[in-house]
Amino acid sequence: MLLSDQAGQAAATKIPRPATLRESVIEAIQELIVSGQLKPGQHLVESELAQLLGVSRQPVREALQQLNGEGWVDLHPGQGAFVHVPTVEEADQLLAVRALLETESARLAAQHAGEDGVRRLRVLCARGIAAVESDDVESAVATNSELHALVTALSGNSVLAELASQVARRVRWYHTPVARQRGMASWQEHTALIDAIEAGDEHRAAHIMREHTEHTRASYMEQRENEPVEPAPKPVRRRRPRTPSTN
Amino acid sequence: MLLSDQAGQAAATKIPRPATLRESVIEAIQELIVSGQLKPGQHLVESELAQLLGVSRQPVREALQQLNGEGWVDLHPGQGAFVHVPTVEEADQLLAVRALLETESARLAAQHAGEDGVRRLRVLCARGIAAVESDDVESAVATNSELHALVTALSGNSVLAELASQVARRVRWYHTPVARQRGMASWQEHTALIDAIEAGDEHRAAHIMREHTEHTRASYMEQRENEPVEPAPKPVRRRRPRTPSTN
DNA sequence: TAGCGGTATGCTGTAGGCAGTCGACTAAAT
DNA sequence: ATTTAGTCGACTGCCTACAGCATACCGCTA
Repeated sequence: MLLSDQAGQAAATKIPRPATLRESVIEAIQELIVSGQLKPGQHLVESELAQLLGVSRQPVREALQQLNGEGWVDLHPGQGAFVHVPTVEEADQLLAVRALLETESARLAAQHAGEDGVRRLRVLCARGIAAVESDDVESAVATNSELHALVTALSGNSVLAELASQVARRVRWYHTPVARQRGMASWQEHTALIDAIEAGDEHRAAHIMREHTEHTRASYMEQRENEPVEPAPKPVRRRRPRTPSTN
Repeated sequence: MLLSDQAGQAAATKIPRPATLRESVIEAIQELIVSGQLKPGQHLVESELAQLLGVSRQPVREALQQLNGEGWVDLHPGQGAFVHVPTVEEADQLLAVRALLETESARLAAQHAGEDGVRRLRVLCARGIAAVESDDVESAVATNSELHALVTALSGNSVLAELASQVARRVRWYHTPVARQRGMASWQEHTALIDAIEAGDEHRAAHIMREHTEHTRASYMEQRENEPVEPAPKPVRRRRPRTPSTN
């Protein structure tokens, strides 16, 4: 047996990724955004981020451009990068698209998922329920993402899966603070979904997934009602004051 | 009246955009790919492209990364960029996703499109039919894209529209050589679609759009049958031979 | 006093350069 | 003859430097 063969089987991801600097910067900035250290609408100065992360401007630039492509930051030519300001309409649209993609994924998964796939789904589901029961919100959210990602993967349509994954990542930005609300109900729906997939009932799987994502959407909109968002801090701005004291 | 007011009304796009170099490079490389000057699987050397386009490596790098995000090239860390090799499965999956997105767009468009939207659709449709009748394939394909883009725009869901546009651009890469086949039939379906949208019949609009995209898909697969693709030239390679004659 | 043009400043966009790394080719040993 | 170690070459990844530009500040003028 050739070494390459067994490597191909065993290690889906060959190495722990020494990771190019660019990727590390991307993740770092994403983390800064979701954690709220970088606020929506804020002007991201390349040199500042570079110094903050201890790298040169180049990786930062490239990271910002990729993040622009994924909808995390807006790139105004000649002015720089700004953290994307999520509007309510956009969140609603994003959730609608997610519902569409995931519903189709569930339908296809019901057609194509094998025994092994279902087994892995059940493992994730059990882990998620355990996380909820022990009030570990962060782990629950992560497992939720994993489960949805696995469903899309089991659809057999990798293009669909990648698109869904991209949308899901953006949704997660809004979704995280709301996750606690839904809690257990969400995982009961997951269980029902897996049952439908195992039975190969594509119609039921699609229906459950649609209901499920709609529940999440409703939950989000409800949350948004109570917390009506800051009015509109500043769509664009640039260059910080020379002497902060004088202002 | 302030100058900015009338400017805001008149010029939606303020300036003809001298465009940043990066964007120009992106379009140039896309053009090189669709025109076949850069073949699938080919190793794209940054310095060569830079010299070819008369710019520095930096804009080329950034362009390659964005193109990677859009699925045009594959970026192997430490090895460089390669033109993406489109497989049959992937094309099928892409067309399936497009069908999904555009069907939903048509459904929403039937709900939200106003008189003005329908009027613009009819204009495009007329232009497309004229193009087909005068055998102007290129113009027909372009108009086709415009019409589909307008339908997604009329859906009122900009996230959906952007996603669909991205997928459509990639589809167009495969689709262009096939476009001649479908010809007139495609535009008759367009007309029916617009009728449904005008009537506000979301179910019928969705149905027609699904049929329409499925026809395109079938047409593509059929075409692909006759021309079974080169086997698999070279998944990865690097560094061109010192003496090209020996090969 | 209010509007307007001039000037200064810092940021982005682009270019060039250097070191690390990966692949291919060559030579030696089994 | 096939495998294995060594060397060379080239390309990528990253850093630094420079030019252009957009904004903010400030003095001038009406």
